[in-house]
Amino acid sequence: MNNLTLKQMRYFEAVAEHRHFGHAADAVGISQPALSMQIKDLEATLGAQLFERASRQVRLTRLGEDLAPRVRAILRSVDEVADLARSSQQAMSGRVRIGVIPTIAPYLLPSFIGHLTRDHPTLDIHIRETLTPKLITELGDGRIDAAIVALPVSEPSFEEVAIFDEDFVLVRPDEDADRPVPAARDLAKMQLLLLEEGHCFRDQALAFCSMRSALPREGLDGSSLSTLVQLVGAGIGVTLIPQMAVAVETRSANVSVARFDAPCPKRTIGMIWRKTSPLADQFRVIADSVKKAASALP
Amino acid sequence: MNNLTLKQMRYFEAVAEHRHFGHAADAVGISQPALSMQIKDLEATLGAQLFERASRQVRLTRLGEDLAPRVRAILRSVDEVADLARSSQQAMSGRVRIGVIPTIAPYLLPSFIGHLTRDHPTLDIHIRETLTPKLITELGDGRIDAAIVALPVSEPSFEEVAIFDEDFVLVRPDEDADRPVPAARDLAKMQLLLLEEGHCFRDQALAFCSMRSALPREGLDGSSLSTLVQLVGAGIGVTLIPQMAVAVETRSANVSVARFDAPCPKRTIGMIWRKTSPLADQFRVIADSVKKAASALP
DNA sequence: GGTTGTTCATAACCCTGCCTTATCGAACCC
DNA sequence: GGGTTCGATAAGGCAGGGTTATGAACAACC
Repeated sequence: MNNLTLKQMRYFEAVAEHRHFGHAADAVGISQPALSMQIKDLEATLGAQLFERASRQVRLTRLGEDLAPRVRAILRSVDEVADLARSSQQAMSGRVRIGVIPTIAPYLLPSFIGHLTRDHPTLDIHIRETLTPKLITELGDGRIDAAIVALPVSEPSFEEVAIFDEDFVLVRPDEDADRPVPAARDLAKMQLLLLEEGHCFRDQALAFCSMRSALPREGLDGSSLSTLVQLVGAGIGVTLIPQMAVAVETRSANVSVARFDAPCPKRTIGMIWRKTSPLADQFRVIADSVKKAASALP
Repeated sequence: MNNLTLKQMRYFEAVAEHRHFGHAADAVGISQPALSMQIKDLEATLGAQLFERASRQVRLTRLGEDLAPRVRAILRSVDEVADLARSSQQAMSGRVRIGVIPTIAPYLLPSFIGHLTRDHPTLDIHIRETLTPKLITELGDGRIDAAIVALPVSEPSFEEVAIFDEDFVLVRPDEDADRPVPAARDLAKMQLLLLEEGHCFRDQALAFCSMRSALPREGLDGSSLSTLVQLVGAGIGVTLIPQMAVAVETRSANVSVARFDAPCPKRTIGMIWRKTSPLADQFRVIADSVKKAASALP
């Protein structure tokens, strides 16, 4: 029979993901019969079924299940070959997909994207904003090319470079402005408002207060720094936010911002990418650009 | 431009190895112009040259040098996929997940697993022991591949094959051994001990006594046949068990076993799997093996 | 329970793309 | 300078892969 083709593998990946021939066909941009035929050919060349077509349900066979990760790996490798070729040809051009955590994105992105597209007009930047664990998964899967997160990540397959440190500041209701700044351990006794479970900034704030985990307090976890600051403004408690968020978030709330004495809490923001990524050089340039954008912020 | 293809990569690999278009073309079994065209297309899609065509010498560019190992790795991975598919498709090998009901598993499995793994050492059998309704759900969801249960199941999406019939026998306290065997309808008046709600064997025993359902009798439902026999031994009542369980369960209890006159109660044990399952052939072989194992039991 | 809808497979057709052979052109060799 | 080598180019034919239309099986719904 015929040989395997990348086309067939791409189609296979799509069907494996969607478990539905019609949707998979849409996803890869061909008609459903064309996709069905390719899958059929693929199964014929392999000499075994990959999918079990039940009524209204497409299921991977055991072989399909075994093959899926290998096929994905192959396709990612092929993408990398294309990336490598492109980057070798002309630095700082082409599509680059960058993930950013939510406690960084709103404050850093506007100026950073501006700088970068001005300096490198051929660069096509796609931004994905979500929590660190998801970014790490997507980076590993090749669905994004790099990510801007809090270090360390400590994945052996990723390269990580620090970009800048950012201090945490205390946000209190306006009327507390003249009170002394509490020590770290005193924060634990106050009504400290935190982001929802899953945000790395939540864990970083807790670490500063030397708390292993927060007691569950119904309704007092915010889904964004903006929410937290609004709650503080309403007198519900106090919170920590990164320095970078101060200008944007405290503009229109009745809150006062106070810096901590040494040791000032902080975190390191950096960039990560797959060690095998051929775009590494570009990422170093981008990281540098991010650093400039960050230091230009108020 | 066009997409990368495995064909192009194979040609690239050949040229990289031979450093000669004509020889490479012979090696991959096409004409030299065809190969030249494919390489040209490949370079066009990558946007960079891979070879330096000097006079009487083909040399890899820097990029070609970088790409060669990646391309080789990809081609090897693809070969592995094909090999994996081929080897997996040899019958009676690989992982097979089989569900078995609790009133069968302890008696049948030891010898059946032994037979099967001896005859098919590459077969990797996973057993799941639980009640019929759960097995049916898991089979439908693809969490198991087949199940050994009492027939009929009558799910239109499942194939079912009978394996063997097994008679039910009466278990009484030792001192009743000489009494006549009661008729089916008399059992209803005796203290008949049953398995807990949910076991199909409970319903089958009730059906034999022409009872639609048992009155709830606190504390008199057993969680296993073993428990029921122990209760009988303690003089609490009588019970029914499948023939197959006699040897194991009545060995060390003060009970006597009696067979019923015709019509002897019995049930049909069989195997079920999704009609769409590509493993159907394997299941028929396995069912046959189960049948042999069952007839070899005392 | 007939009808409608969903979903994958099949059919018929068409076009693009790949391979073939023939030939060219440049570089090297004598 | 003629012959040789070797990759590029040209022209034509076949087929692989795409399209739309339709079929078949089955679930779901008045």
